[in-house]
Amino acid sequence: MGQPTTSPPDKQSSERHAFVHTRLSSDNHRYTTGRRRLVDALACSGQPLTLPDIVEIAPDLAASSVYRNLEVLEQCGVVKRIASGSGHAHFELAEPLLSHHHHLVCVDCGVIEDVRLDDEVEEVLDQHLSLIASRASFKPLHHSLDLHGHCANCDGLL
Amino acid sequence: MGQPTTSPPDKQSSERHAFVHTRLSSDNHRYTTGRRRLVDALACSGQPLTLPDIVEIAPDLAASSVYRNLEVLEQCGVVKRIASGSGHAHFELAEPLLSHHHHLVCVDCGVIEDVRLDDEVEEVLDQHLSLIASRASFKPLHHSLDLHGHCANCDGLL
DNA sequence: AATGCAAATGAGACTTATTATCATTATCGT
DNA sequence: ACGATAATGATAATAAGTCTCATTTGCATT
Repeated sequence: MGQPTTSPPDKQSSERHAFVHTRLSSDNHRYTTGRRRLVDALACSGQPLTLPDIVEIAPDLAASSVYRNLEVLEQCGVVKRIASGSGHAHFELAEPLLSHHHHLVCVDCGVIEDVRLDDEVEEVLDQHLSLIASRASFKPLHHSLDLHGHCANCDGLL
Repeated sequence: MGQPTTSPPDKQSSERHAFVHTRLSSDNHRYTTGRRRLVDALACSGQPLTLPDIVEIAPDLAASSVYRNLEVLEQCGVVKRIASGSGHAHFELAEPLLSHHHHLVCVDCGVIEDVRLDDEVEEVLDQHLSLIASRASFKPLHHSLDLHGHCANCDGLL
């Protein structure tokens, strides 16, 4: 049980909203009630959400506005998009709001769960990726590591 | 310069076709000339391709057939799909045909380049991922690790 | 080498997820 | 409170990929 990492914990609600507000205003965007509710929806659910997930949690949000706002928030570094190959994309809060983590992706039902690596492993990985990037004259921004397989729920059913 | 890994090299053409043929027939599929040309296109290009890339390389292939065949080949474990979030998905030969590797994804132009980790790092990562999966009662199939950033080409232009 | 039959093909219709449009409404600095 | 401007939401439009179905091909068996 217990945390497998010593990474900092996720931000609390007020701190989170303050952070998002800063990010948005610095790019001349407004932190409207709709955007607040969107951020709340992403924050309260522990896992990445699809558009249908979001409008189910917050039915007063218009789908077109949610898509537009996810894009704005993504550009401001508040939201991260996770491409799932087929079906809806998943969205979650970005790194400053959610500590660095990776994903368990169920190939059966598509659900995505967040997991964290031990800091030691993460560090080895980071250093090696930097080396590889420099060898290819590639300027790295961030990495993503997903484990694909059968989630506990689907594994029992199949 | 030299290989940063001791992994086995990619298969040669005849061996590759034999392998694909076996995989397809064992699932009652035929290895038609169209499928052969598709596999050749993926093999000759050193990097993952989109549908437009493929039909440009092999203009005699019908887009609908290519999509259908990519799906069949994916299910047979011959092709791997790389979801890119926006725009076209990328496709490459799967692991038995192309040795285990990861991707440098350019956030500017979308091009994807294959890279290999040192075996030592890959092993540390694999072991840790197995541990994490078992803690979540998750049955892992494979992992994907992508480094996102600016490729050498785009970095100069921006 | 011909036969038969199931699988594959290809052109285009269709679906689905997402993005653009635009008149109306809300937000924020003054 | 005011005014400029950004955001909203219903709907139209687009883009990527999937489905349909009449025709063709591949392959196992004569």
